[in-house]
Amino acid sequence: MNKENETDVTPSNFIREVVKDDIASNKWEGRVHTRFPPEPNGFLHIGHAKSICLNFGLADEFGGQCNLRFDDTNPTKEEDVYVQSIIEDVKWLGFDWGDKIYYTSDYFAQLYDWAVQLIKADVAYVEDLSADEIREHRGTPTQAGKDSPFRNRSVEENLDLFERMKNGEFADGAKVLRAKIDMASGNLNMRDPVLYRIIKAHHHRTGDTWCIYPMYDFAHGQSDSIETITHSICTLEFEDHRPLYDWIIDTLDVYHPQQIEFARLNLAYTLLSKRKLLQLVEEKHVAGWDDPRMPTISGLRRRGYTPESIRDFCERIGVAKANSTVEMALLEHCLREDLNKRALRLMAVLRPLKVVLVNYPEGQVEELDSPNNPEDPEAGSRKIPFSRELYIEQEDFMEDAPKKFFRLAPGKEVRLKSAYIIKCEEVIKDSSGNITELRCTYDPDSKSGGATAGRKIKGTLHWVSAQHAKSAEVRMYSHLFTKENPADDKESSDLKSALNPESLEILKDCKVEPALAEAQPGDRFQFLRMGYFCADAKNYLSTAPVFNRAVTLRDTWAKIAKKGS
RNA sequence: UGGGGCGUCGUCAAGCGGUUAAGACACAGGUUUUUGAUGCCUGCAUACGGAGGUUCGAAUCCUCCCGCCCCAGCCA
Repeated sequence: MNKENETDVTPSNFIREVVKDDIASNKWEGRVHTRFPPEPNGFLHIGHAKSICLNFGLADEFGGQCNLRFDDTNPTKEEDVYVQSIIEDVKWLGFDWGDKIYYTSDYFAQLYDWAVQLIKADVAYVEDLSADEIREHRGTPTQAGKDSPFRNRSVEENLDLFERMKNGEFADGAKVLRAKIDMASGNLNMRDPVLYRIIKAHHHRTGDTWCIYPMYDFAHGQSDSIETITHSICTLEFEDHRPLYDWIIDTLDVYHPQQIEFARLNLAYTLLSKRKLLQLVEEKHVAGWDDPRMPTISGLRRRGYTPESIRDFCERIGVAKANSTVEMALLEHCLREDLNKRALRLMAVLRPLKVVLVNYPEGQVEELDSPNNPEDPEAGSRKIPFSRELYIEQEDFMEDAPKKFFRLAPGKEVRLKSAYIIKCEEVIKDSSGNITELRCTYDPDSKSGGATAGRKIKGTLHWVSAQHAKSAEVRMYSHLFTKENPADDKESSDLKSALNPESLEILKDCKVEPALAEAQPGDRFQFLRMGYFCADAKNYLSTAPVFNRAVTLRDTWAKIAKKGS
């Protein structure tokens, strides 16, 4: 590859190539029209974000349009709370669907008419067999199925029966409408698939208007057709449904979108299945769909993820047809990279250890200047109070420190960020030998920013003035599961066994600098040397601040320490 | 013994008959640093599931084999 071509660094993917080719060949008169079609039966997760970024991204990139469409064909599982959460999440991710939201339920009348059309063409029939009997007749992957005894009802009888189904004359499950295709097909989806079933349930939008509802397979392709979608992008498991959609659309002789399948996202150490996430919520293994440990959009948002970082992640993972599992490290990297540029640095001591500066005047308070973000000069600086009694992090002191530990230890010196160099003179312990306090001296000549501050000290610690500090609760999150692929556990429904008992550690007595009591819920910060944190959107109060750890900082010392032990 | 897919570095993933087989994350080393952070530099697939074949030339084409995933909901 030569220099001129190196400017094109955006990784492409096969779907983008298809779209480009179609534009070049004028296949759709240059149009690009995609759609994101979630079922409102749960909250969106990072896997949906991949699809959202793909569909909306393609439309944006090629000047097209992407519809947000709710695939609401099953009233027993769908709820309005889910549609609201989905709308919020897609919007938060930064995408725009124009002024109209689409619903498959808006097409129920048209879908019904199309079913009638198929009956009239003698390629659909009303089935009286029970669900079990239908299954028995279906055969197996290696054995052809058997025709239903009701397969050859007359068009007139089918028309009559189907209308009576619609009118509510039959009980749930008593009859279904089936397509008449091929009971011997190698593709199970073509063995006379069910098109309509009777469900006398309240629909979140159509209420009690209908007592028959189209199956997904009889709604999805036509919905795309109605909306003149050009590229119907979906996941791999629908690949063998494509012949059925093609059959329906061609039999109906309507606009025929092009379906393209890609591999859904898998993320290590978590689950990306709405069914299983619902189970986590219902069994109370997490605090809700938006628990910061959840891989849901709302969980990630509450955890402190930015829309930008999620979009970046979706761009980086690529789009292909090979099943794969992406490492959590990539997602975390995307967040760190984003927040490194924008998050204000503040100091928070999570596990406080008191330090008394014996040679610092009692009652004296200095206002020291500290940069808000070394990556962004525009962010300016702030004043932080310094006094005789401070808190430092417990893990920043070791009584018997190894040579490579360049933090505080008896007789050793360390720099306090934006303040002075201090030296540990004495370790105070309680009767059971726990370290309760450190007596230190400070070097008045080492004041940060001063003329004589140049003395080099290997370690720099974050700290907070005891009398000025605010107390806060900090929730330390890590991955929800101990297994890289918790779904591997065959059909065993006990997600419990794979759960990480340490996915949440609550720190109640953290000491944070005063400015952190004036945050807004949802604000994100870097707690110097500790990681990126987010003021909890639900529980944060300035009188009782609560922060969530979004992601740790890279920690080279932790690696060294681990190697050494 | 059915149908549909997929196999390129630890993890993703470009590659579309002629490339020293991109890039990112991870990892390792060095360097800057009042965050052991960030930044910067360096290293990291003689090799593309395997075996044959076509070709002057194959990760890319053909054949066979192996492995993995999906499909038997009146779920989507």
